[in-house]
Amino acid sequence: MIRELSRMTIRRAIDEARALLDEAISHNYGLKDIAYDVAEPKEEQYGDLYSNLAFQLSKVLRKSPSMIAEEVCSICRDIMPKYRMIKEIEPHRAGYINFRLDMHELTRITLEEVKSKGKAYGSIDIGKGRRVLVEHTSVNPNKALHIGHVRNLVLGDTIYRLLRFTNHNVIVLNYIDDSGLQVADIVVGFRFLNFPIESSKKFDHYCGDDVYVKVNEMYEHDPSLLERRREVLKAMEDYNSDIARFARDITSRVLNEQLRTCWRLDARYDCLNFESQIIASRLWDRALSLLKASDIVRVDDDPSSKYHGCLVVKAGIEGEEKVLVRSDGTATYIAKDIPYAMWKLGILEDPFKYVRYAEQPDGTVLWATSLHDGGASLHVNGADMAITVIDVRQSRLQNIIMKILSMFSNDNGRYRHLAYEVVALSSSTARLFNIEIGDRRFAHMKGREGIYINADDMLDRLHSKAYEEVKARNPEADEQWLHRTAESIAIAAMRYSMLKQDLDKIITFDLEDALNLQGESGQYIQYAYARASRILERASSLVAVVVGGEVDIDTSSTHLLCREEMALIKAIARFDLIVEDTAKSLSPKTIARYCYSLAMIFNEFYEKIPVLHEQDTNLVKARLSLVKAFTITMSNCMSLLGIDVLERM
RNA sequence: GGGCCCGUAGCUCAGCAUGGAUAGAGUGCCUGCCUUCUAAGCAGGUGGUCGUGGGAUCGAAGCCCACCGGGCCCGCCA
Repeated sequence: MIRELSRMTIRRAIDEARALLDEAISHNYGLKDIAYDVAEPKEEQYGDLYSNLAFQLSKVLRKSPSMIAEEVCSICRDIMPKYRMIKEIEPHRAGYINFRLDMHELTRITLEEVKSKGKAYGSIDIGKGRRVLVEHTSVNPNKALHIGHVRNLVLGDTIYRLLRFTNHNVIVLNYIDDSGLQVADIVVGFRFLNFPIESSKKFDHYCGDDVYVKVNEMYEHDPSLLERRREVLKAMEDYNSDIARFARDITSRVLNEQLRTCWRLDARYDCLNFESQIIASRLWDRALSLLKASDIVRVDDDPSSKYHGCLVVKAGIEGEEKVLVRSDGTATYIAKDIPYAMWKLGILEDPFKYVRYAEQPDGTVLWATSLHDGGASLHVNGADMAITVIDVRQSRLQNIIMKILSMFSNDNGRYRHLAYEVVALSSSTARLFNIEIGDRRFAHMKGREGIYINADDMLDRLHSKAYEEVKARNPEADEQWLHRTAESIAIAAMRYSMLKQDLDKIITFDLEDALNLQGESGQYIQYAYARASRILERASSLVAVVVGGEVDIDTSSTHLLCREEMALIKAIARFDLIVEDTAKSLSPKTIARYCYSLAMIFNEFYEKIPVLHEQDTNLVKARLSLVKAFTITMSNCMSLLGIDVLERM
């Protein structure tokens, strides 16, 4: 899809302001290529845009910023008329140059842009169609997702939505470690400790909450069980062994339950990559021969070295080495990640065929790798960029992988680790698990000890809370609608709480806080949208202002000059700048917080400005146009966050 | 011991990349606002030596250095 850069927004005004300033300083001081900013000020008293140009010039011109600001402004006033969007320019004694925009013009071009682009409003062509692989979720298939995994999934899925919106060709992968230690743990439970296979619980919950936790407890009392685990792990390496088949059977049952949770959270994937198949495909052997041909790995032949007989890689940090192949010839954990990463970037040829694994709720097919000849040949790997979403504790290993890949790919930075901090429990929530944490502010979750909040459980709690609230407001509504709405609210609450925070901050999860449906949250965003929808819905019956039953944007509706109206127009008009910023920084909180602020600005408008109760019919039409433009922008933004729009709640 | 990250209001966090105007939200607590488009809302009040000290700068929450407090990583585990 070809999209042109969306320009008819506040971006246009910024461009004009820059052109005006450039012309002025070139004309008056003969200066070019001065670095300065034009942006929106944080307070409205300083106008619609400001520039720090005078501060930057003061170093060059050796004059005070406020003097320069005055000079620049007076020159600008002479050449201003040809810049249509700039209405006033004014120096501030602090040294800023402040602009007032022609709000009629900004309103007109913004409404035109929203109307003509519709669902694509805010989309800009950053990706130029480049292929990007995004890997996220990748939960060991021996347990259910907890809220920590949810942060991973929500971040990855939002990155996917954002990149797709900015014209990247995105493929989403979910890596299934079906041959690792954690799977071996539950196999030990089933095969040697007589845990029943069937349970009344959801199977992933049963494996994680009961089998996995209890087996780990038993290791402490009976260390000989660790020997059993080693045997299981070894047996699973043989793809056709009885244990390997059994493990695949168990893990696929867990995986299917996990996927239900993922889909419930509105995530989707293009392909499942099974670790057992990466090993069985002999991708590792090919990676190994590539590595051996380079000089970053070597076999340690010093008998006095602790790594004697191992294949080691220089890990980047001075003197630090990492074992890839043990002296007994087996590959380590990190070694398994290298061929996979090489496969992603197309450094290794694709050994896989692909089979349809499932049809997903959004109607797309979920594929899975296959080693059988019967599968389809698809173009999955070989991307321009590969983004791997894994928490920050894996940074060191991810850096090693990146360093190794840079040896085989001339274009650095194609492999990107999207690191994020973990989710921890607040002190009061930790107390619910009887954890003593003294005066510390949070406690880490621990899978093996059963200390975590399951994603499904949390969503269920949010669902019931939301159900009560929706039911109270819509006593006559039918059950199906009530539950559907409550579910949307639960997902919105969950997703927003995982997105709003900076990637490198631990999320301190507090159960009580999470269930409080007030303030900065997903449902606040949905509520603003629902309020706007109700205005449009009621308007459609007002024949005097709406023709054809549906509100349309009237781009001549430019007489909106109340403070709350202008604030809303400007908020709508800055959407594409936020999209660009977020896509470039891969930091979803930026767009999440924008969405919240857009909702907040609408709520202020809603409280103070009558739309349907306004007497002046022209004003009603104009405000309806604005409300309509808001719902389109909001809907586009919410869909990037994976938050459902609700017409009523 | 080495590396990475965090420290801003009682609590949870924006702002820091690219220094600049009176440091902002949410929550908590207090006070108002539903005969008017949904009060899951809005308005107001309360609340901050921006961890500490130094440095460069006309100017620092932001940049540099040191220190203090907290978290994570550093295995022939995964």
